[in-house]
Amino acid sequence: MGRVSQAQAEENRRRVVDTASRLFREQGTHVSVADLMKAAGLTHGGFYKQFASKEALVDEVTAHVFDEIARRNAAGLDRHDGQRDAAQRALIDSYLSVEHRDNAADGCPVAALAIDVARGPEGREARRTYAEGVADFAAFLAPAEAVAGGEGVGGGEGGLARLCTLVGALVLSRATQGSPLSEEILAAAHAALTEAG
Amino acid sequence: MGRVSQAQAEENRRRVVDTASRLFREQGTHVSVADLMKAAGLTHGGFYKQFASKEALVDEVTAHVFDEIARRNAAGLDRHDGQRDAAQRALIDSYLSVEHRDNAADGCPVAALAIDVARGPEGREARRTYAEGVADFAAFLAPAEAVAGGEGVGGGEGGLARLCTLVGALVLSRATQGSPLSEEILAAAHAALTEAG
DNA sequence: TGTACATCAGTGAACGCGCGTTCACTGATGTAC
DNA sequence: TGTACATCAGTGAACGCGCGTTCACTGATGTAC
Repeated sequence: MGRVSQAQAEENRRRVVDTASRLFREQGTHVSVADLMKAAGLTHGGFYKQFASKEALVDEVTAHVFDEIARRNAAGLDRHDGQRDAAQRALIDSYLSVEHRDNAADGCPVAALAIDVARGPEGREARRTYAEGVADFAAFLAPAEAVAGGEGVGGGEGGLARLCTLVGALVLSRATQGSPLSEEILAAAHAALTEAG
Repeated sequence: MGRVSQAQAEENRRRVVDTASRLFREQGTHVSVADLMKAAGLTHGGFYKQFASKEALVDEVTAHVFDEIARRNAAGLDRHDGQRDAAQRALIDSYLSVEHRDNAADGCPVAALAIDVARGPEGREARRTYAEGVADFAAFLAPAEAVAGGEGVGGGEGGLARLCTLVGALVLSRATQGSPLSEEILAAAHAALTEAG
């Protein structure tokens, strides 16, 4: 194929990162370099012209995907004119939807990458990125009282507890897919999070 | 080593299943046959004298580990003289403890195996076993009102929502281990589950 | 602006390694007499 | 109860395969004049 323009090379690199960010969420970070590059429309040999190692890619993709979710949450707040309750309610509705369950590739990285991150070594950069993402997400979910009261890290207990319910429901509904339980789990978590607020 | 007595062979088989039930929860079902057999004090070649394939072992271990948790929950109920509230409270306390977070090998299979099950194919036997285990666990967690009211599958909405919070908290606290967030997550979920009941 | 050449993104074969699985072999166990 | 032999749980080398990574090669791009 010969050399490619700098602009083309940058675009190819971006496409690899985007593809990885989808595949890692869908299938886990154990997706092979060869499969990843093929999905991005390239051959596996070129990977190391762009990335130092697969581990480096995992770290970069983790950061990339958490940036994306932070932007999405901020956009959600804007769309509801900065009204926390409405933005939170919209998030909960879409988070606990069958569409989200069935589209891990586009979905929440907190749920999709939890196990891969937990099984990686503790010093890993992806771990720090992940923990920050969890704190940001919990802050976004914090109940109005807690925000007014000025609670500490991660939106205080309320935000963290809500996050646990959301993530637990998504993970369990995916693991029970094919059983009626899967939809019941989503409905139960939705009711719990919207009834008492 | 030569042939081994039938009793010894049965004990060896049991030890492989027990070892796998710990290693799979700790590291996932991708633990290699060689590592597993070594951990059980045997060599890898003998594996296929006892199991048809690694997939068959995963299915058997999944069933084994869910049997164990069901027995443990039943024993918990007995220990509290059949008093649901006390037994549930004891379970929540231990489920959301740092010890449980740090000992996945002995811990809840619903949390530990969720991703491995979700990534396996839908027809898999381990999936059905898993879904049954989730329903049983949710039934055990069902709030007293729901039990009195005679709600349906899996202890109704209350039990399922509580299960989501427990599992989400454990998974997230493991993924954020090393950050102060990890303990805050356990505390937040504990508060949410014991305050409102 | 046009030519000559060095650069380097991407290719595809190859590397060592660990995976699940197979197999010839061992020798104590279990059985038949 | 004692002997002769078939069985088969466990061993360890080997299989094909896919992994992450390396490398000689290609040829259009970017640069120097």
